[in-house]
Amino acid sequence: MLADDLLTGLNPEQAEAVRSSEGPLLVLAGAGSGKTRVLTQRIAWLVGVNGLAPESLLAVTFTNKAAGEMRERVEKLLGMDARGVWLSTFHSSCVRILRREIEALGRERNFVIYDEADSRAAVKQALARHELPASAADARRMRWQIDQWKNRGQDPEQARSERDDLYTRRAAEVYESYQRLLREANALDFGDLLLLTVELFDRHPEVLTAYRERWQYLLVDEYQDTNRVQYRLVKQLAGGHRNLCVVGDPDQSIYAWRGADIKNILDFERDFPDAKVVKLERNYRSTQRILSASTAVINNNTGRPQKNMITDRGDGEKLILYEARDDRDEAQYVVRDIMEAALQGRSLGQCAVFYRTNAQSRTFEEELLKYDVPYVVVGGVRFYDRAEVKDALAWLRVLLNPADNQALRRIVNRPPRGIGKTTIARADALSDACRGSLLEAMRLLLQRGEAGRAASKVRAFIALLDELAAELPELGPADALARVLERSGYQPALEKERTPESEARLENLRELLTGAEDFEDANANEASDERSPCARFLDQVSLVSDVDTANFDEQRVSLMTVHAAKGLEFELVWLVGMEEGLFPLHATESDTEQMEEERRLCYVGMTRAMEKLCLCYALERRRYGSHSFSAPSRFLSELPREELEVKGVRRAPALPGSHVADGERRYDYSFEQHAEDAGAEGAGGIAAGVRVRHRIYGAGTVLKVEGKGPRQKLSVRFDHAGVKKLVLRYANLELI
DNA sequence: AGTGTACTTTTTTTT
DNA sequence: AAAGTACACT
Repeated sequence: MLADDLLTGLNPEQAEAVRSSEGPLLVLAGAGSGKTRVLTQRIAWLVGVNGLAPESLLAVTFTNKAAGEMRERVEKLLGMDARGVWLSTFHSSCVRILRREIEALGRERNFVIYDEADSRAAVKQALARHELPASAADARRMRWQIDQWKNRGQDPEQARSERDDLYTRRAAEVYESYQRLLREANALDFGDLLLLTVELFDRHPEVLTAYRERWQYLLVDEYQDTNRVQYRLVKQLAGGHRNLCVVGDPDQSIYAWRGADIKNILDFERDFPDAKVVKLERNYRSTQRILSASTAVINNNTGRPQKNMITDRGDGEKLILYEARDDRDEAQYVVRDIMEAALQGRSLGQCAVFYRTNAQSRTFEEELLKYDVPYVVVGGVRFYDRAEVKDALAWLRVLLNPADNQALRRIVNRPPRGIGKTTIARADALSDACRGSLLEAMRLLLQRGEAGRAASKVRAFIALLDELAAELPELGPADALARVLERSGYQPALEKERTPESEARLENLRELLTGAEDFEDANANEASDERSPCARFLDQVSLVSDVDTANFDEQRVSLMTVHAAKGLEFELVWLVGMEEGLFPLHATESDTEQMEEERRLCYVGMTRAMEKLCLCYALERRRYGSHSFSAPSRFLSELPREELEVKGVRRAPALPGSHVADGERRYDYSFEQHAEDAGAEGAGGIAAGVRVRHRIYGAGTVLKVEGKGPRQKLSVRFDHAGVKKLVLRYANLELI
């Protein structure tokens, strides 16, 4: 392989990043700066020019899709050599390490991976054990809290010592019980995968040394989105040789809510004082106008390293700003715009609509359906999260790991086979008492003759499980799934239903089988692993995201959240729902850090566009089933006016009195006229979505306005006091 | 044990 | 507005 070949077509900075193989290297890669290209050429350089064994490289990316793309491109450059490169996500790397080494931590190798739903169910159980309220919302909140702790690398003990108040104490107790439940079920959640790998390396330096020796060169993509635990993992692995290359862009850090710590990238030079820093500031994606506009927005954030992005793609068209009457009007405008573009010869695959929340996709779907415009929704309910798919997989999980209590709960009575909550409750109590798994408890129940009327049903169910478990080792995932669906009566029951829903479910199950077959084909030659094909299939499906599986068809419009859009690019982009309270989301209003993250998110959305960017907002929108009014997003007022063409229902721009204080350079999309309309809904300008302050409960958001006149009532969600119903007349609310 | 109905919650983003 | 949950009823 010739060194020159790998460097042709690269700009000097890119070439520098490819060539600098030894020691710590930070690549600050602005949006559209050819980051993936640099990463892949760098891998090719290390192997092809420096002559390293492909096995000595570890490259970690954020999504499986990114990993797959990179592998494809490396294969083009290196051919078969690329196979040896370990290229995957943090989570799947950790799974692979733990599958080999977890026994050193005194745990079993056939652990299952709990997804969010399993984990929430376990939290619910833990809450119940502490006699705390265990509603769905409580479980959700608690799971989130535990997840935060895990992302920061804190165990229950450390969590407790963090703050001394009642809430923290009890939450830490729940955390502890939750961990015990997981352990009893031989399960790890997403956070554990990372946490236990770090713990493994901490407690067993000889294991760490082995991996350090194996991976002489490390590459980490999207470094701005790593959390504390991932950071520790990277430091552990790079510890000896320090051949660590991280790539990222602080302006695109959008996962702080999930524990990502932007400091990891900002402090890289402090962590590695001898680090070489390469800035990629040439943009190969967007027009000058799109670049200027997005830069103007992101410049409102503080404490970011200066960056001067330039492009040579020409000025391009002005950005469009569309003011819609309501969400329907917004969708209508966008879909017409898309159809017009298609008529002018644009491919629908190059059109994308981005929104802040998944719920917004619906209006667009309806509109697209109306005109028969093909589309694909990326995200939302993931394929592997569909109930029937999870049910089918739960069978495999129980068969492979009989301790998997959450999976057992899922299948025990689906389809209904006469084992109801009384029986489950009995088994539960027994399993608590003798520290065994739920399945063991059920067997015990039978032995002791305590299964009551359900005894024969339980016996039949257990016999079925034993029978399937005996067959399983010989089967691949597709055959195993087919067998399980048939024998369990799951599929026959669905087939009998003959409703549109049941047909859709059957269709999803067929798709699952196809996926399983594809997996078998792709892994046919991988006999290296002594774990069964079914087990490996389960690992894979528990770690895929929707972006990984989405097929971006040439002939379909893509709809997705701005988060899902990261790493993608489209010729034409519509960024919709640009309203205060929605984008930025109102939970973020009071917190500068969160607000800056929203702004980065906006920046990410804008910089996906190559040629045309249209931003939309609606004056009125249906949310939670009721109407709400909101002001245009503050991010819109940060756009340079000269790059914009304004369209929409109320064409006259610039009324005075915006929420933005310095009006000089900024563009004012005032809202006065509509504040009056809102006043008609509720006296004094009170309407759903409005922020108010109460003398006792503090600040909150109006959810619902009921009735008229003096008896008018409000539901208000207070930031710290929960939801309250108030009579407007007596509540003495202050608008904020 | 299983089904139907009323009530509650949801919309922040996800490996 | 829709979906999931809890509870009462059969």
